Amino acid sequence: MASQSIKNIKELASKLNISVTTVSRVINGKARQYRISKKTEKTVLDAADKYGYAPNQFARGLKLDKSETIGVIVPDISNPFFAEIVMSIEKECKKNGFAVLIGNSGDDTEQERILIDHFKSKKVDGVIVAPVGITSKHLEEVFGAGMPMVIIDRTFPGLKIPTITSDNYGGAYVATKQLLDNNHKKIACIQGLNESQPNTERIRGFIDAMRSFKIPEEDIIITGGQFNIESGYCQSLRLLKGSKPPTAIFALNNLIALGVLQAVSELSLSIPEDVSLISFDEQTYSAFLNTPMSTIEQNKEEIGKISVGNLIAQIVGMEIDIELFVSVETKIHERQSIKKIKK
Amino acid sequence: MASQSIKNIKELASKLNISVTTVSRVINGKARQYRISKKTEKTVLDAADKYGYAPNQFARGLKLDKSETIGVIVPDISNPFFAEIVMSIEKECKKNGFAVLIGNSGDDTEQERILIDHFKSKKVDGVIVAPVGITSKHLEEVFGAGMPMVIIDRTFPGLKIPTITSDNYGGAYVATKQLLDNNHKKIACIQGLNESQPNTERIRGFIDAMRSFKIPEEDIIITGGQFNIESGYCQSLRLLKGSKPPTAIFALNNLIALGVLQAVSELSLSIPEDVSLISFDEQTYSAFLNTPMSTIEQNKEEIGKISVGNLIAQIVGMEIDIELFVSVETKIHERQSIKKIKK
DNA sequence: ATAAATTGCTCAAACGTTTGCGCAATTTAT
DNA sequence: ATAAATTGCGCAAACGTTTGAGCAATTTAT
Repeated sequence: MASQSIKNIKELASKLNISVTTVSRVINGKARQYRISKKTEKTVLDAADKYGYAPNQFARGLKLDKSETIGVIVPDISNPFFAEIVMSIEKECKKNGFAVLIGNSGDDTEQERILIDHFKSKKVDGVIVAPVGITSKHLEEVFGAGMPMVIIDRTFPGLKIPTITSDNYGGAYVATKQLLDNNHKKIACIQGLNESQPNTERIRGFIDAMRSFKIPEEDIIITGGQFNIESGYCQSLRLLKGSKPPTAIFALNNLIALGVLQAVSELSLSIPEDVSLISFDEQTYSAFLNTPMSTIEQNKEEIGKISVGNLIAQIVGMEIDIELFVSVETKIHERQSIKKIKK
Repeated sequence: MASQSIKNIKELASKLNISVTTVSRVINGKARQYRISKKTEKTVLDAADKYGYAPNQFARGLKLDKSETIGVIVPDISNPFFAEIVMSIEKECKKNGFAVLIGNSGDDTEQERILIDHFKSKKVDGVIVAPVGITSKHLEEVFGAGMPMVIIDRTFPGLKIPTITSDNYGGAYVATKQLLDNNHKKIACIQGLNESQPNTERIRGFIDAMRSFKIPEEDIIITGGQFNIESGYCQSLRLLKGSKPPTAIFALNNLIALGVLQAVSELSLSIPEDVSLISFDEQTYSAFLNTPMSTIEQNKEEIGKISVGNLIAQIVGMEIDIELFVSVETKIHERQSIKKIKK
């Protein structure tokens, strides 16, 4: 409850009969460094508190050329996957005194570019981006020009910007193995966007697991092409109504899994009696479905945490220990959506 | 692809042999107002584009005392309900050239206060807050001191800050009526945080609907006390295992509904045969549950849109047409989770 | 007693904009 | 031909900080 708010350092200084310089130094915790007496220091600190003085960040930023703010760009914050990552990023930033500006790219590379420009003019100290589209040129340009940057969720071939993704290969391998261990031999994988790196990696994990179990190539079924409900629904319908339906489905993300559920329900089939299911992406509701669903969880908190750590390291210029690529472990949740087939 | 980036207006001006003043005026679209010739204007605009010049927002903010940035505070961005509102806010802000800073209060009034202070020092032009806790004093102080502000999701008695909430009363009334119309006579309402205004309003809608159908007071069951899964789960268990279980449950938010689902499944009951269910909060998965769930949807996009509109009106000082309280209609989704009871 | 070192503080420039005021040059009115 | 109005632009102050350089007063060393 500031008795009477003061608007700038000059007012505060003159009220105390102390120079602006000294006040500034105390406020910035440089009293020791500049040999300000304990007494003066206390006077300033008390007054600053009493009058609720806080430095004008415009002036400060102008002088220091930094904002203590980072920008985050995701395709869609309303997707719980990204929302949780953003949550974690914000939490971590708060700890380090950084604010976070947010932007939705809406799966549009042009928006991504515009947002970065906007962030640049806002003088963010760095950006974290979950990129969309097929090219990373615009990102490399900005990074190359000196903007601290971290990429999350997916990467691009040959990218030289620090990147944090889930271990998509490993997660998919484990999921597939889970099905195989239950003696499923004919498994359909419903994939998402073909060219995207997470998809590619997950497919690779799926195929490798299948082959390691000596499943004949014709029983390694891969279908679909979009990370959304419709695609999951249509593909499931097609698969399950076919002459030789798979005994299990591996959905490559949460939305696809919802589509599978819809199709299964519509065909009056049940899980896991008629068809088994495992899905990438754990969600709050996964455990509460009529048949609790087995999933591969991505460690969103960890992804956020590591990316902020890495970004801040770049910002403060610790060249040391910035890893170019880090892969975050996934975790399997075994529930009741997988039927154990007798040998 | 700026051939060679230029770092400030002075460099650009001297490169063109034009004064800084003129360049500034052109960049800010004040060429007409200050009688800059079309020719000079074009020269400047072309060069700005060519060299990728964008004004330093610190200097600009310092001079103009505004940031074209707003702050948003929600209890938890990882909650899809808030995530979607934030999504809408960001979209609307982008249209108006505003950036958005985000903060999580994590259901802690103190965090709320800290975030607002932080935002203030970052010189945001206004804030939108989904408040937590029981008091709004700190918000009223800041608003009273001149900070443009909009409250969303819930309000406080006698609050004089513009507020946007869903029509919680109406939504609850409609939900309850839906059950009553299907001849349910014994309905349990599992509520969330007792003191919070959305909860109070929903309860009021529930009770009013029940009374208008002449349901005896002893069959108007209200239980629970937290907006989370556990509470929904425990209350459902208690209700359904009781001697005279209700024929229907009204869950006051999505998490409570998940708890109900869990309890129902655990007791090997089914929806709607054994118990009917309707829930506040539509979610992507609502339609994909084994029994697609009837819900009351809150119009998150509209809430975001209106709040930004209102906030910007405050920022630019249009005293006119800022409504102090707006209530956004909800929408019922009728699905298969309600059994029609024969008369 | 004097020189050197230390302590405690201040001066003033700089960061990159925006804008009120003013001044030539040109055009229009008389 | 002269006065008045208009056009096109620039000067310089101001916004609120931070910080290198410097200076007087005090303390310590000789």
